[in-house]
Amino acid sequence: MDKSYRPKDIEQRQYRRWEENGYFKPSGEGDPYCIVIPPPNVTGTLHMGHAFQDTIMDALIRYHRMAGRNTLWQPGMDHAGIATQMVVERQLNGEGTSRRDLGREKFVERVWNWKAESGGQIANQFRRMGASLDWNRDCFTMDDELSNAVLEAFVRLHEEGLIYRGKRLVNWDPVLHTALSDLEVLQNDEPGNLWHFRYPLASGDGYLVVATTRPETMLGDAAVAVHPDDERYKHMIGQEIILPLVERRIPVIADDYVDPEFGTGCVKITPAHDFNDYEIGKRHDLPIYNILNDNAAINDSAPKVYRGLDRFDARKKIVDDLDRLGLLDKVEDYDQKLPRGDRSGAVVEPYLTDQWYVRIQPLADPAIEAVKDGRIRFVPENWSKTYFEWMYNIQDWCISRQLWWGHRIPAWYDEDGNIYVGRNEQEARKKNGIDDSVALRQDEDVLDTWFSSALWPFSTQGWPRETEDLKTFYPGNVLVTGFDIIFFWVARMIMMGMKFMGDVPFHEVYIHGLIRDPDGQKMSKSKGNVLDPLDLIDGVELDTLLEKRTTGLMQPHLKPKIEEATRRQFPDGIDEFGADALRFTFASLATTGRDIRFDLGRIEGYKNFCNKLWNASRYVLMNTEELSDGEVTLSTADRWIQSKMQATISAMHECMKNYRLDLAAQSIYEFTWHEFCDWYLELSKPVLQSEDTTDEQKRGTRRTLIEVLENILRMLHPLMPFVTEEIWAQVAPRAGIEGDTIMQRPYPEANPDLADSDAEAELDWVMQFILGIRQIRGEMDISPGKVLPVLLEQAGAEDLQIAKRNQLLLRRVGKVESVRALEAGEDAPPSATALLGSMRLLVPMAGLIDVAAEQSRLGKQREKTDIDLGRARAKLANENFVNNAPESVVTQEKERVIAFEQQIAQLDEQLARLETLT
RNA sequence: GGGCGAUUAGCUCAGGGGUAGAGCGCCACGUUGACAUCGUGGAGGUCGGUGGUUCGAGACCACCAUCGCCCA
Repeated sequence: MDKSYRPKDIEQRQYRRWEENGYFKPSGEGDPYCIVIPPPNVTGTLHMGHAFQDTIMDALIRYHRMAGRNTLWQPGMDHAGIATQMVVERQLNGEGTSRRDLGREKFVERVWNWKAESGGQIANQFRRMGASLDWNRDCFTMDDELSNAVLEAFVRLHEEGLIYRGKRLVNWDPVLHTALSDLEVLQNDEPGNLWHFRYPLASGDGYLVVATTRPETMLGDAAVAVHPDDERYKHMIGQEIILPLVERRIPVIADDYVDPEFGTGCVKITPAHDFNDYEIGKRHDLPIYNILNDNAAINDSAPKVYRGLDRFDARKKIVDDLDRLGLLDKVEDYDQKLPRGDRSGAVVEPYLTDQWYVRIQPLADPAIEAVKDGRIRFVPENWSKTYFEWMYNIQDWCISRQLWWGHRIPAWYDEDGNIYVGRNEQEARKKNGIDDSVALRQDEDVLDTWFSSALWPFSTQGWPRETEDLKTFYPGNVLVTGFDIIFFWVARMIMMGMKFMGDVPFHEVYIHGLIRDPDGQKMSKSKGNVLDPLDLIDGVELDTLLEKRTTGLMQPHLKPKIEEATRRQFPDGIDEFGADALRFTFASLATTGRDIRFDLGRIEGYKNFCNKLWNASRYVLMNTEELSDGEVTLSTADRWIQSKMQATISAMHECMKNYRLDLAAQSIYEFTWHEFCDWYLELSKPVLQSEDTTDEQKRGTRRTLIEVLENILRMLHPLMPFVTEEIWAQVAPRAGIEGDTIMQRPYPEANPDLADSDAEAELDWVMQFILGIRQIRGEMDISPGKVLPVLLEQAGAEDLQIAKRNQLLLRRVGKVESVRALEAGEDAPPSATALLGSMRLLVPMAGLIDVAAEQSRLGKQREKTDIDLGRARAKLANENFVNNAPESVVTQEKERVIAFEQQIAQLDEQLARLETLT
């Protein structure tokens, strides 16, 4: 083995081997365990969120695979309708052409070409992370098979009346020219104005003042509303107003919706361009005046002077015109919620169009029930509240999009606009008795990408065919995802799963946190604070990082700020940490919280952990070259490390079961570094290096070394697959294990027979002894190399036996020259002291020790112990405590008092002795 | 406005009624035959505030403060 750990040499080589050997395929044996990947966008590249999520899923998958389950991690991508169409359109624009020029068929062909060439980069990036996805089953939502599932779902829902076409207000993206679902619209607070306009009453008796953030919509006003109980306006209800500029007579109506406190208490009602106004319009049977076209410019129903103006230009002109007419009452500054499309960033318009909807309530009810009765469990539990919150207020889902890239809606129209739905045109005709002489034209629109994603858990397994895979891998076990798509995706999968499979799509939903930058900011390209997981794996120079973060900025003026922050956070660029360290870091950050700040210190520490493991393995391998069969004697240390390991194994299973990867990482780290490396390896050295130990003893230690290491590797494998595989290849043969890969070996199971409290107690004594001596050494500035004689004062028979049994360890690991008990009546020499139970360890000071220093050291110890003693005594003095606390707690407290008193007595005695020396 | 969450060591975070923890950073010492990507020792916290429940509260409850997220 090389002297130090170098991830670059290991990772890609191992991954290639795994993939070539088909190790990621389900074994076909054992209970099924299945996770479907949340399909990333075909346009996407790996970001920290993916890498984090991927680490969690791969850890679960590898763990269950090793635990003997028939394990499938289903890969795939979604076609990301809008995002992908935008990418290709941008390309076309660059070539001086456009989607329209090309025509639909050619355009779609072009998208497929793009996908073949540059789509799906992310799959290779997942490989770099070590993801054990079964690539043979790779899926894409636009594949024939999955498209067929979409078709089937649409037709069946339509047949049941759960899909309908309707003319309603939708969120219209005037740049992308498509409808959006509520979820694709982001509500941002942005500064704006509140304009107050005077609307003259038709009677000529003055005017009402209405306030609006969107003056241009006044062209479509159908009424002015006031609150029915508002004394100021009560007498005007039923009167009419002459709408300025348009010269239309519109009524003053009363509606509870109006907040009398807001603005003037009068609200203009524009049913065609506001969701609330639309509802009011329906209640009052108001006409709908649509004044916009697809581009959100003023259409021909408006007065001539405004026609063709963009909505924002029209706004200016309308305000000016009203001002000129003396109808502008005042203008205030006002922060408003502006709806923007999540892809285009354009201000979205409520717009009246024909769209397809899913009638959601009948689907939502069973989906709510499934979570309520525990068939699906959210982890952490709290997220179920978010789920319920949304599900109880769910609205019909607008599923049509005016795009070309996606699943085309299987509906056909005749010349009269009648609608025929079928799996294809023939079926649509047949079902409806339309013969070939009638011309039919297919709906131009495609379905929301999330419609196909909602079918993912079963469409990937062959639905609507009744396949073996479907039987085996549906329902899946757990869905791992971020809270941001509980609505978009999780809820919809549950609804569709219940509908088409009659069962939940998964039993648990593990919701993980959001990775933020070191300052706690959300990572985003526009903020220039993204970290590329591959840069953490491979390392990156500062200059490269700066360039990556500042090229193609939407807001170039941010460049200096981004450069400053980047230089501050990564003055030397980023080191190469390797995928294992990155994964271990993610695992350790996978706590129950919501936000995770990514801290370079953590990943650095875990790279060191990899190196530690690497070097400990070198030590073990170097010392087990002459591993022979034969009788074996196990030392206390051998039994101790085995005993500790059983506890660690149990903890790992517990943590994996509870999705506490952070605690799993902590447990195995602690065991590997602080128990195995810090203690056991050190304790093994005297045995292996001494001539006084027997072959049986040496053999026992060698066996234990290799066995424990081999177990550590398997325990760690789900978190750090590469380095464990690399080391295991050398360790396994020594441990007498055959196999091509660690990833197909069983996960360690705790053996209760190896729990050994005697060994633990005795080794604890040994460790306390060595620690005590080290403490004296450290604080008295005695060089670590200097061997020290130790005297035992007030040693019991048990102490003497343990000391004798372990004298080799005390001498070699504790660097102790000799251990001897004080004779009865023998005066103790001036010494530095450490306490071990009821016994005192004395290191004679002659020429070594600064008396004052020793006094202050013991003084500090005494002080601390005294505080503890005071606290414990106070507790016991409290009758209520003694009477009410459980007996075990009281007993424990009494024992503590005795121990503290003993320690203080020991310290006092020693302090008195030191006093005589001054 | 409705809902959810956070506040513990200098930093990043565990802990969930009975002795305050880890990693990183910091200080001191150390080129010991696995590892200086290391070892040994040490310093550092009235667990955001105020009340309450309890024999006992970082932990449970109420309110407050600050910060954040989701939905109107």
